[in-house]
Amino acid sequence: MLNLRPVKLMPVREQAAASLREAIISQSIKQGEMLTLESTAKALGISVTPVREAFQILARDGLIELAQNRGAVVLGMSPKNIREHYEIRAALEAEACRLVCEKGADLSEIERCVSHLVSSGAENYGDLNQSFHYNIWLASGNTRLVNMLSELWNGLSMGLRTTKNEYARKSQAEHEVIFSMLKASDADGASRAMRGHILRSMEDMLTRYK
Amino acid sequence: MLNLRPVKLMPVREQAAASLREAIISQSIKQGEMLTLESTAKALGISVTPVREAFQILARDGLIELAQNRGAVVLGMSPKNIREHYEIRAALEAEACRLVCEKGADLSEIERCVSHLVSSGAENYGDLNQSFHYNIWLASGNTRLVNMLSELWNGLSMGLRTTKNEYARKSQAEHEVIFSMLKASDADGASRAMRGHILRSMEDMLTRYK
DNA sequence: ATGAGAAAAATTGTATCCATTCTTGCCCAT
DNA sequence: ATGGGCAAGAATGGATACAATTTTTCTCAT
Repeated sequence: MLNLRPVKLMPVREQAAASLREAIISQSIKQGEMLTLESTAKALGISVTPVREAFQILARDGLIELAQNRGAVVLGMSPKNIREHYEIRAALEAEACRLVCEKGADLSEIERCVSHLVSSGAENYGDLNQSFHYNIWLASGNTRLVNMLSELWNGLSMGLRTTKNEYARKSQAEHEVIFSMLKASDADGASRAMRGHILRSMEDMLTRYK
Repeated sequence: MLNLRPVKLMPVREQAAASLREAIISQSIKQGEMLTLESTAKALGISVTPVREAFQILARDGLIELAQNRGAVVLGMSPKNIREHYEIRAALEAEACRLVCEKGADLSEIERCVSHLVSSGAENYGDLNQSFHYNIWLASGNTRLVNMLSELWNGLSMGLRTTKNEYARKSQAEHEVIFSMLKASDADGASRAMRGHILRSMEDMLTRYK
Protein backbone atom coordinates (compact mmCIF):
# COMPACT_ATOMS: atom_id res chain seq x y z
CA MET A 1 0.00 0.00 0.00
CA LEU A 2 1.16 3.47 -0.75
CA ASN A 3 2.45 5.37 2.19
CA LEU A 4 0.99 8.83 1.81
CA ARG A 5 0.61 11.63 4.24
CA PRO A 6 -3.03 11.85 5.24
CA VAL A 7 -4.75 14.82 3.69
CA LYS A 8 -6.56 15.76 6.82
CA LEU A 9 -4.56 16.01 10.01
CA MET A 10 -6.72 18.22 12.11
CA PRO A 11 -10.20 19.68 11.95
CA VAL A 12 -10.51 22.65 9.64
CA ARG A 13 -11.29 24.96 12.55
CA GLU A 14 -7.89 24.20 14.05
CA GLN A 15 -6.08 24.61 10.78
CA ALA A 16 -7.82 27.94 10.42
CA ALA A 17 -6.88 28.92 13.94
CA ALA A 18 -3.27 27.91 13.33
CA SER A 19 -3.10 29.87 10.13
CA LEU A 20 -4.56 32.96 11.74
CA ARG A 21 -2.34 32.58 14.78
CA GLU A 22 0.74 32.55 12.62
CA ALA A 23 -0.43 35.60 10.70
CA ILE A 24 -1.14 37.53 13.87
CA ILE A 25 2.10 36.61 15.61
CA SER A 26 4.17 37.41 12.53
CA GLN A 27 2.23 40.68 12.39
CA SER A 28 1.11 40.18 8.83
CA ILE A 29 -2.25 40.97 10.35
CA LYS A 30 -1.77 44.13 12.30
CA GLN A 31 -2.88 45.05 15.76
CA GLY A 32 -6.32 46.61 15.94
CA GLU A 33 -7.41 45.22 12.62
CA MET A 34 -10.98 43.98 12.35
CA LEU A 35 -11.54 40.46 11.07
CA THR A 36 -14.85 39.71 9.42
CA LEU A 37 -16.16 36.19 9.15
CA GLU A 38 -16.79 36.30 5.44
CA SER A 39 -13.53 37.83 4.30
CA THR A 40 -11.54 35.55 6.58
CA ALA A 41 -13.40 32.51 5.31
CA LYS A 42 -12.77 33.56 1.75
CA ALA A 43 -9.09 34.23 2.41
CA LEU A 44 -8.72 30.78 3.98
CA GLY A 45 -10.78 29.09 1.30
CA ILE A 46 -13.29 27.62 3.74
CA SER A 47 -16.80 28.40 4.87
CA VAL A 48 -17.73 30.58 7.78
CA THR A 49 -18.73 27.79 10.16
CA PRO A 50 -15.19 26.68 11.09
CA VAL A 51 -14.01 30.29 11.06
CA ARG A 52 -16.45 31.13 13.81
CA GLU A 53 -15.05 28.32 15.91
CA ALA A 54 -11.50 29.33 15.09
CA PHE A 55 -12.25 32.82 16.35
CA GLN A 56 -13.26 31.39 19.69
CA ILE A 57 -10.07 29.39 19.92
CA LEU A 58 -8.02 32.51 19.19
CA ALA A 59 -10.01 34.52 21.71
CA ARG A 60 -9.19 31.88 24.33
CA ASP A 61 -5.52 32.15 23.40
CA GLY A 62 -5.70 35.90 23.87
CA LEU A 63 -4.85 36.79 20.29
CA ILE A 64 -8.15 38.42 19.40
CA GLU A 65 -11.06 39.84 21.29
CA LEU A 66 -14.67 39.05 20.45
CA ALA A 67 -17.18 41.80 21.01
CA GLN A 68 -20.92 41.22 21.04
CA ASN A 69 -22.23 41.49 17.51
CA ARG A 70 -19.16 43.42 16.48
CA GLY A 71 -16.71 40.77 15.45
CA ALA A 72 -13.07 40.15 16.21
CA VAL A 73 -10.36 42.72 16.78
CA VAL A 74 -6.74 41.65 16.65
CA LEU A 75 -4.90 42.29 19.88
CA GLY A 76 -1.34 43.40 19.93
CA MET A 77 1.54 42.77 22.24
CA SER A 78 1.57 45.19 25.08
CA PRO A 79 3.67 45.31 28.23
CA LYS A 80 0.56 44.46 30.23
CA ASN A 81 -0.12 41.55 27.92
CA ILE A 82 3.40 40.21 28.27
CA ARG A 83 3.37 40.64 32.03
CA GLU A 84 0.12 38.76 32.44
CA HIS A 85 1.33 35.95 30.24
CA TYR A 86 4.59 35.44 32.09
CA GLU A 87 3.16 35.84 35.57
CA ILE A 88 0.76 33.00 34.90
CA ARG A 89 3.35 30.86 33.24
CA ALA A 90 5.74 31.42 36.14
CA ALA A 91 3.15 30.18 38.60
CA LEU A 92 2.15 27.15 36.58
CA GLU A 93 5.61 26.03 35.56
CA ALA A 94 6.90 26.45 39.09
CA GLU A 95 4.03 24.24 40.21
CA ALA A 96 4.98 21.70 37.55
CA CYS A 97 8.50 21.53 38.98
CA ARG A 98 7.11 21.07 42.45
CA LEU A 99 4.92 18.22 41.27
CA VAL A 100 7.77 16.54 39.45
CA CYS A 101 9.77 16.50 42.66
CA GLU A 102 6.94 15.35 44.86
CA LYS A 103 5.92 12.54 42.54
CA GLY A 104 9.47 11.44 41.87
CA ALA A 105 8.76 11.39 38.16
CA ASP A 106 11.06 10.00 35.52
CA LEU A 107 13.55 12.66 34.46
CA SER A 108 15.22 10.95 31.51
CA GLU A 109 13.41 12.93 28.83
CA ILE A 110 14.13 16.18 30.61
CA GLU A 111 17.78 15.24 30.96
CA ARG A 112 17.92 14.47 27.26
CA CYS A 113 16.67 17.97 26.48
CA VAL A 114 19.24 19.60 28.73
CA SER A 115 22.16 17.73 27.21
CA HIS A 116 20.89 18.25 23.68
CA LEU A 117 20.71 21.89 24.48
CA VAL A 118 24.34 21.69 25.49
CA SER A 119 25.62 19.83 22.49
CA SER A 120 23.78 21.60 19.68
CA GLY A 121 24.23 25.21 18.80
CA ALA A 122 21.77 28.02 19.30
CA GLU A 123 20.24 27.85 15.85
CA ASN A 124 17.44 25.50 16.85
CA TYR A 125 17.39 26.78 20.39
CA GLY A 126 13.67 27.57 20.19
CA ASP A 127 12.57 23.99 19.68
CA LEU A 128 14.91 22.58 22.30
CA ASN A 129 13.82 25.19 24.79
CA GLN A 130 10.20 24.27 24.21
CA SER A 131 10.99 20.56 24.55
CA PHE A 132 12.69 21.14 27.87
CA HIS A 133 9.71 22.98 29.30
CA TYR A 134 7.17 20.66 27.73
CA ASN A 135 8.76 17.56 29.18
CA ILE A 136 8.64 19.06 32.63
CA TRP A 137 4.94 19.72 32.19
CA LEU A 138 4.43 16.14 31.10
CA ALA A 139 6.43 14.73 33.98
CA SER A 140 4.21 16.62 36.42
CA GLY A 141 1.51 14.09 35.62
CA ASN A 142 -1.16 16.80 35.53
CA THR A 143 -2.68 16.60 32.07
CA ARG A 144 -4.82 19.65 32.55
CA LEU A 145 -1.75 21.64 33.47
CA VAL A 146 -0.15 20.45 30.24
CA ASN A 147 -3.15 21.67 28.27
CA MET A 148 -3.21 25.06 29.91
CA LEU A 149 0.50 25.65 29.44
CA SER A 150 0.30 24.52 25.83
CA GLU A 151 -2.42 27.05 25.21
CA LEU A 152 -0.37 29.75 26.85
CA TRP A 153 2.61 28.83 24.73
CA ASN A 154 0.48 29.43 21.64
CA GLY A 155 -0.25 32.92 22.84
CA LEU A 156 0.93 36.21 21.54
CA SER A 157 3.79 36.75 23.90
CA MET A 158 5.70 33.79 22.62
CA GLY A 159 5.56 35.20 19.14
CA LEU A 160 8.81 37.07 18.98
CA ARG A 161 11.12 34.29 19.87
CA THR A 162 14.71 35.21 20.29
CA THR A 163 17.59 33.36 18.78
CA LYS A 164 20.21 35.62 20.24
CA ASN A 165 23.21 33.74 21.48
CA GLU A 166 23.46 35.79 24.56
CA TYR A 167 19.97 34.83 25.65
CA ALA A 168 20.45 31.17 24.77
CA ARG A 169 23.56 30.90 26.96
CA LYS A 170 21.93 32.55 29.93
CA SER A 171 18.84 30.44 29.55
CA GLN A 172 20.82 27.24 29.16
CA ALA A 173 22.63 27.84 32.41
CA GLU A 174 19.33 28.32 34.18
CA HIS A 175 17.94 25.15 32.66
CA GLU A 176 20.87 23.23 34.07
CA VAL A 177 20.25 24.66 37.51
CA ILE A 178 16.59 23.73 37.33
CA PHE A 179 17.40 20.22 36.22
CA SER A 180 19.90 19.67 39.00
CA MET A 181 17.30 20.69 41.55
CA LEU A 182 14.74 18.40 40.00
CA LYS A 183 17.26 15.61 40.21
CA ALA A 184 17.84 16.40 43.87
CA SER A 185 14.05 16.36 44.42
CA ASP A 186 14.27 19.83 45.89
CA ALA A 187 10.69 20.96 45.31
CA ASP A 188 11.10 24.43 46.79
CA GLY A 189 14.39 25.06 45.05
CA ALA A 190 13.27 23.77 41.67
CA SER A 191 10.05 25.74 41.69
CA ARG A 192 11.83 28.90 42.80
CA ALA A 193 14.46 28.43 40.11
CA MET A 194 11.83 27.92 37.43
CA ARG A 195 9.90 30.91 38.61
CA GLY A 196 13.01 33.06 38.48
CA HIS A 197 13.91 31.73 35.06
CA ILE A 198 10.56 32.67 33.60
CA LEU A 199 10.32 36.05 35.27
CA ARG A 200 13.78 36.91 34.01
CA SER A 201 12.66 35.89 30.52
CA MET A 202 9.79 38.27 31.02
CA GLU A 203 12.16 41.13 31.75
CA ASP A 204 14.16 40.27 28.64
CA MET A 205 11.01 40.29 26.57
CA LEU A 206 9.83 43.55 28.09
CA THR A 207 13.08 45.40 27.42
CA ARG A 208 13.37 43.97 23.93
CA TYR A 209 9.83 44.96 23.16
CA LYS A 210 10.12 48.43 24.61
CA MET B 1 -40.93 53.81 27.32
CA LEU B 2 -41.54 50.55 29.11
CA ASN B 3 -38.70 49.35 31.26
CA LEU B 4 -38.49 45.64 30.62
CA ARG B 5 -35.78 43.16 31.28
CA PRO B 6 -34.08 42.37 27.96
CA VAL B 7 -34.97 38.94 26.68
CA LYS B 8 -31.47 38.18 25.56
CA LEU B 9 -28.69 38.60 28.07
CA MET B 10 -25.95 36.44 26.66
CA PRO B 11 -25.29 34.61 23.44
CA VAL B 12 -27.26 31.41 23.09
CA ARG B 13 -24.09 29.33 23.06
CA GLU B 14 -23.28 30.54 26.57
CA GLN B 15 -26.78 30.01 27.83
CA ALA B 16 -26.59 26.51 26.42
CA ALA B 17 -23.20 25.94 28.03
CA ALA B 18 -24.51 27.22 31.36
CA SER B 19 -27.55 25.00 31.20
CA LEU B 20 -25.49 21.93 30.37
CA ARG B 21 -22.93 22.79 33.00
CA GLU B 22 -25.57 22.93 35.66
CA ALA B 23 -27.05 19.63 34.52
CA ILE B 24 -23.67 17.91 34.56
CA ILE B 25 -22.58 19.27 37.92
CA SER B 26 -25.90 18.40 39.53
CA GLN B 27 -25.49 14.98 37.97
CA SER B 28 -28.85 15.06 36.23
CA ILE B 29 -26.72 14.10 33.28
CA LYS B 30 -24.66 11.16 34.40
CA GLN B 31 -21.00 10.43 33.98
CA GLY B 32 -20.14 8.58 30.79
CA GLU B 33 -23.33 9.58 29.04
CA MET B 34 -23.06 10.44 25.36
CA LEU B 35 -24.43 13.77 24.22
CA THR B 36 -25.45 14.08 20.60
CA LEU B 37 -25.75 17.43 18.91
CA GLU B 38 -29.24 16.90 17.64
CA SER B 39 -30.84 15.60 20.81
CA THR B 40 -29.14 18.26 22.91
CA ALA B 41 -30.26 20.98 20.54
CA LYS B 42 -33.80 19.67 20.66
CA ALA B 43 -33.76 19.42 24.45
CA LEU B 44 -32.55 23.02 24.71
CA GLY B 45 -34.92 24.26 22.03
CA ILE B 46 -32.17 25.70 19.86
CA SER B 47 -30.37 24.72 16.70
CA VAL B 48 -27.19 22.71 16.51
CA THR B 49 -24.73 25.49 15.68
CA PRO B 50 -24.68 27.11 19.12
CA VAL B 51 -24.69 23.65 20.70
CA ARG B 52 -21.47 22.81 18.93
CA GLU B 53 -19.92 25.96 20.28
CA ALA B 54 -21.25 25.20 23.75
CA PHE B 55 -19.63 21.77 23.58
CA GLN B 56 -16.29 23.38 22.97
CA ILE B 57 -16.75 25.66 25.93
CA LEU B 58 -17.60 22.71 28.14
CA ALA B 59 -14.65 20.73 26.83
CA ARG B 60 -12.39 23.62 27.77
CA ASP B 61 -13.92 23.61 31.25
CA GLY B 62 -13.17 19.92 31.54
CA LEU B 63 -16.77 18.81 31.88
CA ILE B 64 -16.98 16.82 28.67
CA GLU B 65 -14.56 15.28 26.25
CA LEU B 66 -14.88 15.65 22.50
CA ALA B 67 -13.86 12.69 20.42
CA GLN B 68 -13.20 12.97 16.69
CA ASN B 69 -16.45 12.46 14.85
CA ARG B 70 -17.95 10.73 17.83
CA GLY B 71 -19.45 13.45 19.91
CA ALA B 72 -19.23 14.38 23.54
CA VAL B 73 -18.92 12.12 26.55
CA VAL B 74 -19.70 13.51 29.96
CA LEU B 75 -16.77 13.32 32.34
CA GLY B 76 -17.21 12.51 35.97
CA MET B 77 -15.44 13.59 39.08
CA SER B 78 -12.46 11.45 39.75
CA PRO B 79 -9.67 11.77 42.29
CA LYS B 80 -7.27 12.57 39.47
CA ASN B 81 -9.67 15.19 38.18
CA ILE B 82 -10.00 16.83 41.57
CA ARG B 83 -6.27 16.75 42.16
CA GLU B 84 -5.47 18.39 38.85
CA HIS B 85 -8.05 21.07 39.44
CA TYR B 86 -6.79 21.99 42.89
CA GLU B 87 -3.11 21.80 42.04
CA ILE B 88 -3.60 24.36 39.31
CA ARG B 89 -5.82 26.54 41.42
CA ALA B 90 -3.31 26.44 44.26
CA ALA B 91 -0.57 27.69 41.98
CA LEU B 92 -2.64 30.45 40.40
CA GLU B 93 -4.28 31.74 43.54
CA ALA B 94 -0.98 31.74 45.38
CA GLU B 95 0.41 33.82 42.54
CA ALA B 96 -2.56 36.16 42.82
CA CYS B 97 -1.73 36.74 46.49
CA ARG B 98 1.87 37.40 45.61
CA LEU B 99 0.84 39.96 43.01
CA VAL B 100 -1.55 41.67 45.38
CA CYS B 101 1.29 42.17 47.84
CA GLU B 102 3.84 43.29 45.27
CA LYS B 103 1.49 45.77 43.66
CA GLY B 104 0.18 47.08 46.95
CA ALA B 105 -3.37 46.74 45.69
CA ASP B 106 -6.44 48.06 47.41
CA LEU B 107 -7.68 45.52 49.95
CA SER B 108 -10.97 47.08 50.98
CA GLU B 109 -13.16 44.73 48.98
CA ILE B 110 -11.29 41.72 50.26
CA GLU B 111 -11.60 42.96 53.82
CA ARG B 112 -15.31 43.42 53.33
CA CYS B 113 -15.62 39.76 52.30
CA VAL B 114 -13.68 38.55 55.31
CA SER B 115 -15.79 40.48 57.78
CA HIS B 116 -19.03 39.57 56.04
CA LEU B 117 -17.93 35.99 56.31
CA VAL B 118 -17.53 36.57 60.03
CA SER B 119 -20.82 38.26 60.66
CA SER B 120 -23.16 36.12 58.58
CA GLY B 121 -23.81 32.50 59.21
CA ALA B 122 -22.72 29.55 57.15
CA GLU B 123 -25.89 29.28 55.09
CA ASN B 124 -24.64 31.47 52.27
CA TYR B 125 -21.05 30.51 52.87
CA GLY B 126 -20.59 29.42 49.26
CA ASP B 127 -21.19 32.85 47.78
CA LEU B 128 -19.10 34.66 50.35
CA ASN B 129 -16.27 32.22 49.90
CA GLN B 130 -16.32 32.81 46.17
CA SER B 131 -16.39 36.59 46.66
CA PHE B 132 -13.36 36.43 48.89
CA HIS B 133 -11.35 34.51 46.35
CA TYR B 134 -12.66 36.47 43.39
CA ASN B 135 -11.71 39.81 44.89
CA ILE B 136 -8.19 38.62 45.44
CA TRP B 137 -7.97 37.64 41.78
CA LEU B 138 -9.26 41.05 40.79
CA ALA B 139 -6.84 42.86 43.06
CA SER B 140 -3.94 41.04 41.42
CA GLY B 141 -4.51 43.27 38.42
CA ASN B 142 -3.96 40.36 36.02
CA THR B 143 -7.13 40.12 33.98
CA ARG B 144 -6.07 36.97 32.23
CA LEU B 145 -5.51 35.31 35.57
CA VAL B 146 -9.03 36.32 36.55
CA ASN B 147 -10.40 34.71 33.40
CA MET B 148 -8.51 31.49 33.91
CA LEU B 149 -9.52 31.15 37.53
CA SER B 150 -13.13 31.93 36.69
CA GLU B 151 -13.10 29.14 34.15
CA LEU B 152 -11.61 26.76 36.67
CA TRP B 153 -14.24 27.72 39.19
CA ASN B 154 -16.89 26.71 36.68
CA GLY B 155 -15.35 23.28 36.45
CA LEU B 156 -16.56 19.98 37.69
CA SER B 157 -14.67 19.87 40.94
CA MET B 158 -16.46 22.85 42.35
CA GLY B 159 -19.75 21.12 41.81
CA LEU B 160 -20.29 19.49 45.15
CA ARG B 161 -19.99 22.52 47.34
CA THR B 162 -20.07 21.93 51.01
CA THR B 163 -22.13 23.85 53.46
CA LYS B 164 -20.95 21.95 56.46
CA ASN B 165 -20.35 24.16 59.42
CA GLU B 166 -17.17 22.42 60.34
CA TYR B 167 -15.64 23.21 56.98
CA ALA B 168 -16.87 26.80 56.97
CA ARG B 169 -15.23 27.49 60.34
CA LYS B 170 -11.91 26.01 59.34
CA SER B 171 -11.97 27.84 56.05
CA GLN B 172 -12.93 31.13 57.64
CA ALA B 173 -9.97 30.98 59.97
CA GLU B 174 -7.65 30.41 57.04
CA HIS B 175 -9.18 33.30 55.16
CA GLU B 176 -8.39 35.57 58.06
CA VAL B 177 -4.79 34.42 58.11
CA ILE B 178 -4.47 35.03 54.40
CA PHE B 179 -5.97 38.48 54.72
CA SER B 180 -3.67 39.48 57.54
CA MET B 181 -0.67 38.49 55.46
CA LEU B 182 -1.96 40.42 52.48
CA LYS B 183 -2.36 43.42 54.74
CA ALA B 184 1.21 42.99 55.95
CA SER B 185 2.34 42.78 52.31
CA ASP B 186 4.03 39.49 53.07
CA ALA B 187 4.10 38.04 49.56
CA ASP B 188 5.77 34.77 50.48
CA GLY B 189 3.59 34.24 53.53
CA ALA B 190 0.35 35.12 51.79
CA SER B 191 1.02 32.93 48.81
CA ARG B 192 2.09 30.03 51.01
CA ALA B 193 -1.02 30.45 53.16
CA MET B 194 -3.28 30.52 50.12
CA ARG B 195 -1.57 27.51 48.67
CA GLY B 196 -2.04 25.61 51.91
CA HIS B 197 -5.66 26.69 52.16
CA ILE B 198 -6.48 25.35 48.72
CA LEU B 199 -4.53 22.13 49.06
CA ARG B 200 -6.26 21.45 52.35
CA SER B 201 -9.59 22.04 50.64
CA MET B 202 -8.47 19.49 48.10
CA GLU B 203 -7.91 16.91 50.81
CA ASP B 204 -11.35 17.63 52.23
CA MET B 205 -12.88 17.19 48.83
CA LEU B 206 -10.95 13.99 48.19
CA THR B 207 -11.97 12.35 51.45
CA ARG B 208 -15.57 13.48 51.08
CA TYR B 209 -15.71 12.16 47.55
CA LYS B 210 -14.08 8.86 48.40
C1' DA C 1 -24.17 71.92 12.36
C1' DT C 2 -27.01 68.58 14.57
C1' DG C 3 -29.98 64.94 15.35
C1' DA C 4 -33.36 61.66 13.84
C1' DG C 5 -33.98 58.02 10.92
C1' DA C 6 -33.17 55.10 7.04
C1' DA C 7 -29.90 52.04 4.83
C1' DA C 8 -25.98 49.05 4.74
C1' DA C 9 -23.05 45.67 6.75
C1' DA C 10 -21.84 42.29 10.02
C1' DT C 11 -22.74 38.98 13.57
C1' DT C 12 -25.77 35.46 15.53
C1' DG C 13 -28.82 31.83 15.13
C1' DT C 14 -31.79 28.63 12.12
C1' DA C 15 -32.44 25.18 8.73
C1' DT C 16 -30.80 21.87 5.42
C1' DC C 17 -27.69 19.20 2.75
C1' DC C 18 -23.69 16.45 1.81
C1' DA C 19 -19.38 14.04 2.74
C1' DT C 20 -16.64 11.52 5.93
C1' DT C 21 -16.08 8.63 9.64
C1' DC C 22 -17.21 5.65 13.34
C1' DT C 23 -20.05 1.96 15.12
C1' DT C 24 -22.75 -2.05 14.84
C1' DG C 25 -24.43 -6.10 13.37
C1' DC C 26 -24.82 -9.49 10.01
C1' DC C 27 -22.94 -12.79 6.84
C1' DC C 28 -19.77 -15.93 5.34
C1' DA C 29 -15.65 -18.62 5.13
C1' DT C 30 -12.72 -21.43 7.66
C1' DA D 1 -18.45 -21.86 16.66
C1' DT D 2 -15.47 -18.14 15.67
C1' DG D 3 -13.24 -14.42 13.53
C1' DG D 4 -12.69 -11.26 9.75
C1' DG D 5 -14.80 -8.35 6.63
C1' DC D 6 -18.42 -5.83 4.59
C1' DA D 7 -22.52 -3.08 4.45
C1' DA D 8 -25.94 -0.25 6.62
C1' DG D 9 -26.93 3.31 9.86
C1' DA D 10 -25.94 7.14 12.69
C1' DA D 11 -23.41 11.16 13.99
C1' DT D 12 -20.01 14.67 13.33
C1' DG D 13 -17.81 18.18 10.43
C1' DG D 14 -18.37 21.42 7.12
C1' DA D 15 -20.98 24.15 3.37
C1' DT D 16 -24.62 27.04 2.13
C1' DA D 17 -28.64 29.88 2.34
C1' DC D 18 -31.51 32.71 5.00
C1' DA D 19 -33.83 35.29 8.82
C1' DA D 20 -33.17 38.33 12.75
C1' DT D 21 -30.50 41.74 15.53
C1' DT D 22 -27.29 44.94 16.19
C1' DT D 23 -23.93 48.37 14.93
C1' DT D 24 -22.36 51.76 12.03
C1' DT D 25 -22.74 54.95 8.49
C1' DC D 26 -24.92 58.06 5.68
C1' DT D 27 -28.45 61.15 4.42
C1' DC D 28 -31.61 64.65 4.99
C1' DA D 29 -34.51 67.83 7.16
C1' DT D 30 -34.63 71.28 10.59
